[in-house]
Amino acid sequence: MRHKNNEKSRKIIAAATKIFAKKGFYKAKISEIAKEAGIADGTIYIYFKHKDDILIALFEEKMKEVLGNMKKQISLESDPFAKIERFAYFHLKLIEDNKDMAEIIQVELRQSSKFMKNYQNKKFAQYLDLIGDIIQEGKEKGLISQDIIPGIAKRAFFGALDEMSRFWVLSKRRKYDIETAARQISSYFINGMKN
Amino acid sequence: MRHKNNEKSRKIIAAATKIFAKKGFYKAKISEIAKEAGIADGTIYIYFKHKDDILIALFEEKMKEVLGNMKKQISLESDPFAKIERFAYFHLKLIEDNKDMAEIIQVELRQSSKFMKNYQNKKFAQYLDLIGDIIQEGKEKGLISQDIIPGIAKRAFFGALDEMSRFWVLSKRRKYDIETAARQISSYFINGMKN
Amino acid sequence: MRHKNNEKSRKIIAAATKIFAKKGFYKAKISEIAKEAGIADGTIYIYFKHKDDILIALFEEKMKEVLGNMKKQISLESDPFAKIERFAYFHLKLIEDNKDMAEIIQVELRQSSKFMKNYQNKKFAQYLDLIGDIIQEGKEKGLISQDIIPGIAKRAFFGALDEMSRFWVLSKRRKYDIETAARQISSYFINGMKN
Amino acid sequence: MRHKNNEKSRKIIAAATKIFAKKGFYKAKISEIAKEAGIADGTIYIYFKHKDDILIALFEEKMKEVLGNMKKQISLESDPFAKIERFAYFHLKLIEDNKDMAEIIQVELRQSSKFMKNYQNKKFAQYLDLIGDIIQEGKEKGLISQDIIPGIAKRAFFGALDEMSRFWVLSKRRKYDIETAARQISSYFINGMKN
DNA sequence: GATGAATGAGGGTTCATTCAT
DNA sequence: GATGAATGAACCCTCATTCAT
Repeated sequence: MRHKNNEKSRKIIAAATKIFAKKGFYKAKISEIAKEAGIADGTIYIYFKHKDDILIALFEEKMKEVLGNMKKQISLESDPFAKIERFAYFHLKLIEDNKDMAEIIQVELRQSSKFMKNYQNKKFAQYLDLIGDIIQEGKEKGLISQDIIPGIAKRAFFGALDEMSRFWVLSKRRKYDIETAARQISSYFINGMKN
Repeated sequence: MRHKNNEKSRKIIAAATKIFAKKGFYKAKISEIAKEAGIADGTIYIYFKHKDDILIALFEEKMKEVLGNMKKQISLESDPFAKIERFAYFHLKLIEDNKDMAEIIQVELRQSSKFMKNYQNKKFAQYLDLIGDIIQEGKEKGLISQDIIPGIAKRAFFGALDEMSRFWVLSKRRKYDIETAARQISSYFINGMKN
Repeated sequence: MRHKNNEKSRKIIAAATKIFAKKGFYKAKISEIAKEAGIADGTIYIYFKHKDDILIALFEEKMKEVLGNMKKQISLESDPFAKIERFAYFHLKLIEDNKDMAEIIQVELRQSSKFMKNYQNKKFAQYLDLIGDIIQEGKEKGLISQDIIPGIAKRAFFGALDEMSRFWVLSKRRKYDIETAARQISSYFINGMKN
Repeated sequence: MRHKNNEKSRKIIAAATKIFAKKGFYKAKISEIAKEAGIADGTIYIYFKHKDDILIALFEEKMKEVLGNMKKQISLESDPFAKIERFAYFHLKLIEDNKDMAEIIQVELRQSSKFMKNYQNKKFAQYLDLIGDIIQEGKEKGLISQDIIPGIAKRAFFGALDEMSRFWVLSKRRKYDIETAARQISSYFINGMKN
């Protein structure tokens, strides 16, 4: 469905990000998104076959960007523990800098399994694997205990950060600063998984 | 709105739990819930003013039960670390035993801020505080480092468990058993927060 | 349908009069009428088969009373012109004293032909005929011109009074007093039909 | 709400006129009106926000037309009494030629104060004032007695004509011809108000 | 007779999607 | 490709009426 004219496609996704974040997927109207994007309702259907597809494309695009950025950040450190701390900080920073996107991922990602039966959220799996790989590396380097199961630990760590950011997204004010929260949360896991 | 006849009220909530879990709130039809409950569509409106109210009541009821159970479980242990491990185990057990409820809380709770503007999820806050109180107790007993911020740690711990159970709820098969996951996750936090 | 227990029947009609006047027939709910009457919803259906029947019974009862009163008033005068003036005065007085009833007759009587296919409004015809008979008497006594067609004049006179009272019923304040309006309107007709 | 496409707007009003007249406002279904207009249900909501709005627009449009026609007719006469007679004739003629519209105004206008709380029926007031102005003119020219109160007389005259036409609209056959009725009714008022 | 919880048909309204221009 | 008026299926909710107690 995606045509060559990526500019308009991106404009639609940008508008949808704003509207989905404000109203939620189900309450967001195509006409609102079109208006926000400065185009006609029908034009959206030239670029996306269904309303669902906008959300999927939105995920893909945002996650691709997020994934790329995080990979770059992690590669700047060589120590697995430093990588974990950096991951925590940039994950929370990302949320801070992209409230709308964050809110959608927080809220609508959960629903994805419902209305997008066949949508395999590969990008999200890859994001989780960034953490899994760090842990694996830590185990291989003897820094992390062999008892640690990366498949559990990566989810636990992501969940910890995610819940923290959910709290921030939904409450309007931020109680703890990003550095503090990142350091706290990464310290639980670093100390908790240490050999 | 709730009448004396709690039996029917509970029957509706039970039906709604099943349908909301299967379809999600927005795709769930009142007529389906009514059919599942074995009553007429209109009967639902004797007990609930709006579709939204069913979800709110559902939250309240489930959370009340969950909260009560968890309080009891925690009180069976005196050591804060044992409490944490027990919390982890029973939280995951709860999810396992109440897949439908879990899925709704996982998925729809996120949306609550969207369609229930004025719904303050007090019960959830209390649930989080169960963890916060254990951590506080641990700090007071000198078992947990003074550096630990309970407001962050309680969310991190809940988030870790929550993401784990989300994984289980959405994927149909369970990769790790409950005991293992509970022990892993609680160990990260126990070791991570230890003095 | 009407049972012996006229007391309850009248209580229902009294309540319906109030509610129909306030909301109109279609927006009035049976449950509201029942509440106003201090009885259960279902009880109404012991006395009336349908919602429509309450309105019909209401008409019948009110019109019977109105008809009786007006007959008595007219009989107090012997001069046709005096009868006309008295009719005008008491018609307007009646409206004044029975705002609710008046509003229903004003508003709902018009709709009667729609939802009460088989309801022949005999009492209203008799009320009109009170005027018609006076005019006929006036013609016979040589007071009223032979050109006057009672079938037209009775409706014109009733309509004149009716429009005046409609104005009063719908606007909350009364601009002209009853005596003035009655004297004005009857004078148009008396002078207008005079031989 | 009203778009540029007045053609469709008028088509909807025409269909609504027919359906409202046949069934009454409350029993008329949007789907029926849409079918009668040869459009989809939803299309109606492009032009009118609510069912009520169709009725309001219908009034406005019809009254505007009626008002314009009557103004023209009256201006053709210079003598106030001739104006009154012409008013009577054309009012009744109008009813005759627009049975559906008449029935709606007769029946539904009465309900207007109920469901259109804030709708001020200005056009109707202007219509009444056409009569009021004639009477005022008659008084100024010394043709009509100074005792006559235009505010009462205009309503009485309109009411007389209105009741007559109501009779015609509701009974299917016409007992008296228009000319006769118009001449009778106007003569009551002309002779009745004469100086 | 009285109750009021339960019923379920019915209808106004929304909005994703289409398609003629 | 872009438009936006038109479509019509879908669904929440109301409320007159019923009937077991």
